[in-house]
Amino acid sequence: MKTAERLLKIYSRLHSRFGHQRWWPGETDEEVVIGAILTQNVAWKNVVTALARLKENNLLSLNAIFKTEAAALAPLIRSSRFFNQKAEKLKTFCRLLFNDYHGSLEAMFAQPVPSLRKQMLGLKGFGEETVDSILLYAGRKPVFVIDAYTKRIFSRIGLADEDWNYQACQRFFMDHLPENVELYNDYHAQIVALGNTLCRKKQPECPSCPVRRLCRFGRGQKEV
DNA sequence: GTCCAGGGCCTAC
DNA sequence: GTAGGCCATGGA
Repeated sequence: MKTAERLLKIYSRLHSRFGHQRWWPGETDEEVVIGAILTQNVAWKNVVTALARLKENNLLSLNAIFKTEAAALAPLIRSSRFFNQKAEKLKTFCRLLFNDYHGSLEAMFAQPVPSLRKQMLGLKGFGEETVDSILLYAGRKPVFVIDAYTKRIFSRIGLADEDWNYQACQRFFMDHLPENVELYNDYHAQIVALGNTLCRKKQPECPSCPVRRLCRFGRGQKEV
């Protein structure tokens, strides 16, 4: 089976198992951006609490955050961990948005993806995963998001290499999948859904690991 | 009490 | 160039 075919088959299995994920969880593109920053290295559950507290205080918008001091935001997003840093990151994004794009996400996302991506990566606190999540889920740009689960799962089934850096891994998916925002959207969401069910045991032969049943398409039938 | 989530930056070698 | 510390909550 060709790599492209395998990737689509894996997606199909995940989709059957978990159902369409309808990502990103959030009512507006602004919420997506805020959530993408708050979810860095923390379980989504903690982010939900932080988003609710921002909403209670009428601060769940980029305009409101732009006008609010980081010190006032931090206590509200406490549950998302690293709250001081994340309050600064929210402010950093808003400064770019309001200084360069008059506060309009639409204007921002009208920029060519490569230059916008580069600009966002230049912001302190914005690495590739966060920037690509914003581009895909808020900007609806065809950019495949790579996270720790993606590398772990696809290297364990022998399709990817554990040593690949972010860009190599992203290249792999984008070279073998059709360029399709909806597919990129739900594929990453499915990987996270699967990752959330993985047992924490290190043994690759752990019989309770669902990947055994879901991803049997790696080279040499190497199961996880 | 311990472990670890939908990262990224900085510093020391 | 890269390993390791830092940031510092909340649920299982």
